[in-house]
Amino acid sequence: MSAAVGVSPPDRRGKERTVKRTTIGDVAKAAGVSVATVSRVLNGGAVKEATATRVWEAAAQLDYTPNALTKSIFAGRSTTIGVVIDDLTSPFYLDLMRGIDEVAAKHDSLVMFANTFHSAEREVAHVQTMDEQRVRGLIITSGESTDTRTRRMAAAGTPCVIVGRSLADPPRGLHSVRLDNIAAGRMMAHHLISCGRRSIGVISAGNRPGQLERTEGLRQGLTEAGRPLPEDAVVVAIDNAEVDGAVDALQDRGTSLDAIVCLAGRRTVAVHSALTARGLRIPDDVGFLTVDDFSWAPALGITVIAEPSYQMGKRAAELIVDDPDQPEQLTFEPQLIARASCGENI
Amino acid sequence: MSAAVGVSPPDRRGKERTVKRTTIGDVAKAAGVSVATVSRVLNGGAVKEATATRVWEAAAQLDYTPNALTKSIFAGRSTTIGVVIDDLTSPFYLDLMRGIDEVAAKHDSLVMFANTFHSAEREVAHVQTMDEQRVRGLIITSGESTDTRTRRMAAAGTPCVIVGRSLADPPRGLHSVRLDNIAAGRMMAHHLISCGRRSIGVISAGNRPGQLERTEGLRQGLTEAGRPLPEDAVVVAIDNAEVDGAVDALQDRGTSLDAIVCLAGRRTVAVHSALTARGLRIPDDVGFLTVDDFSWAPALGITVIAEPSYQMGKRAAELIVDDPDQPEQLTFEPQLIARASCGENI
DNA sequence: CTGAAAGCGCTAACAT
DNA sequence: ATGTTAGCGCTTTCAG
Repeated sequence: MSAAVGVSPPDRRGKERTVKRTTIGDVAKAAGVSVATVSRVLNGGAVKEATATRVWEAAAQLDYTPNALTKSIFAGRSTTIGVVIDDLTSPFYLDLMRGIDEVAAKHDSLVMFANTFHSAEREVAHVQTMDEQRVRGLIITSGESTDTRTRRMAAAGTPCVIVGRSLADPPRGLHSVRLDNIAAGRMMAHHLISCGRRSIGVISAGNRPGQLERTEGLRQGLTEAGRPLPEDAVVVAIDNAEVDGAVDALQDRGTSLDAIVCLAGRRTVAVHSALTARGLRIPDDVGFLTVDDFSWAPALGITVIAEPSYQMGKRAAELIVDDPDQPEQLTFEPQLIARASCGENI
Repeated sequence: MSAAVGVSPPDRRGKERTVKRTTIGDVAKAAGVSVATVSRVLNGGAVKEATATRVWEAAAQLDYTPNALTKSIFAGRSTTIGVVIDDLTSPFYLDLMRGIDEVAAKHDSLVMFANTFHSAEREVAHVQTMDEQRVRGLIITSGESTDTRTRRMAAAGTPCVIVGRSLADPPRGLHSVRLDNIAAGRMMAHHLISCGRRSIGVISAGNRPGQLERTEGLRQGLTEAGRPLPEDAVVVAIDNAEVDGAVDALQDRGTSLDAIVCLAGRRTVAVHSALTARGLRIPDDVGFLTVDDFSWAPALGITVIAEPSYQMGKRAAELIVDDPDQPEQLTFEPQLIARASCGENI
């Protein structure tokens, strides 16, 4: 009680009106015990029943809400899981998030979220911020722009999970979760062939590893079926605005297409509408096959190669929570959900 | 330097291998200055050029990453914006999130996210956790289960924004953002009538204020057009699984329907598929009108009453960041996007 | 079983 | 311009 007698702190923030929150000290004073005791009852230490009751009552009385921030500084890190995603618009990410959120909730942690909108710059900035927030772990669906940073984070004790690609020689604490994209590509090839489609046009979302692998798998499958994919049958659409031009490019090649494959879930709508805008009927005029299941696919009869995104999110979050000693590279198997858009199996 | 000489801290956590992160103190030592100086150069205080350079170099050298947690305990709260949502599956929430995220990013804050899956219990728990995290502000799309808590939070200096309903007598720091649901309902009525639809069936997602208001608006509009809505023409589907039964109930009423109105975006898919599953063609056999625009609506020709969800998210986040002195109750206007699903305007 | 006191990493007076 | 020294709210020895 000798400290700061009568010294009213000079209102240390003009407009910031940071209302003074009740602290463990306030509760201690009200209950007539020391802060140590309050801390003990709050965390389930050995305290006499009667004292504990007094403390709980004081806490309730004063509307005490513990400060998780301070706890975390003590623990060295927070309990929050960081998620950096490049575009939450994609159906894939929504389900991924659901999986992550579920695991987080089960471990009463929260999810801290940031969207990069495909900007490498924002990606780096967000990862940095997450690190500054001392997240318990980081899940990121990114390119390589942050590889050195995630390696450092992993080394510093923040487990990281890269979604969508595998890692060469991952250190401890750096995991990955991805689809078996080669298998997905081969699956596509197989289905198209079995539906009698022979001349395929492919729309890829870019040159990220996943897209490349899917193309490769498609190539393999088609080649094995005696229908190798011509170089110019694969066109890239970096964003939805480019899809229309991509479809034009495919059509301008001379050969008439009997199927269009879309390699990225976040391009499905655009590709589909480019097709219908040209008066092409699916599957009569052209077959349509895409990746990632979505809620309207049944209604539209669109056949997809589904990615178990919810499971992937769950496992990614579990990797964070469990933090296994060995780096894990998890691969998930795609699943064909055949509907009408590629025509009948023959 | 007199403290803890030779006292190696007894490895205070067995398996928790919390690698010791480099602190401001480490940097100070390496640069041969005091922690205060390091803090200054990091935050842009007045420091001699040469010293600053040494500090930056030391920081880079040691791979120093500031601890935002500690900063926050000082500031009294973190810079993170908390978002508690009841179901991120809905297209509405996705866009809301985008808006929030954008504003957050602009103010280099992060978004902390939690999903309640419509459980009041989880809602309370999540709001509590957000409060413990000392979020800068809270955006919540909830029912009333947390009203006393948000009021307390607002009083304690954490601005809260309730999405989806207005508040009676809000205190300082408690804002709301919502659609003009009455207008939305009237808009629906008006459009249906102008398309020659006379016998309307309505599917509501429950008795949340928004749904009730939309129903009320619809009633008003229909009554004014001389076509009052019978009591039993409104049925409730608490979740997607109940939609099928709800449609049955509507059909079993005797009167044949010429339009179905869906009052919640998160039921659109289910209602639509219930309709098509019954062989009903839209709009020939039955008109279909729903709420919230979504990416596949153009392809499906579904007419919607669009909610400016992205804008609403943006404004909600801005309310948090700006924290105006007066509580704000923001109302947004719905917009009709007419496509084919209600038939031709006559 | 409980209290005093030493920090956690950082900022902000207050000195120099 | 820079260092010293209190804390922020909480946990955790270490003594009673």
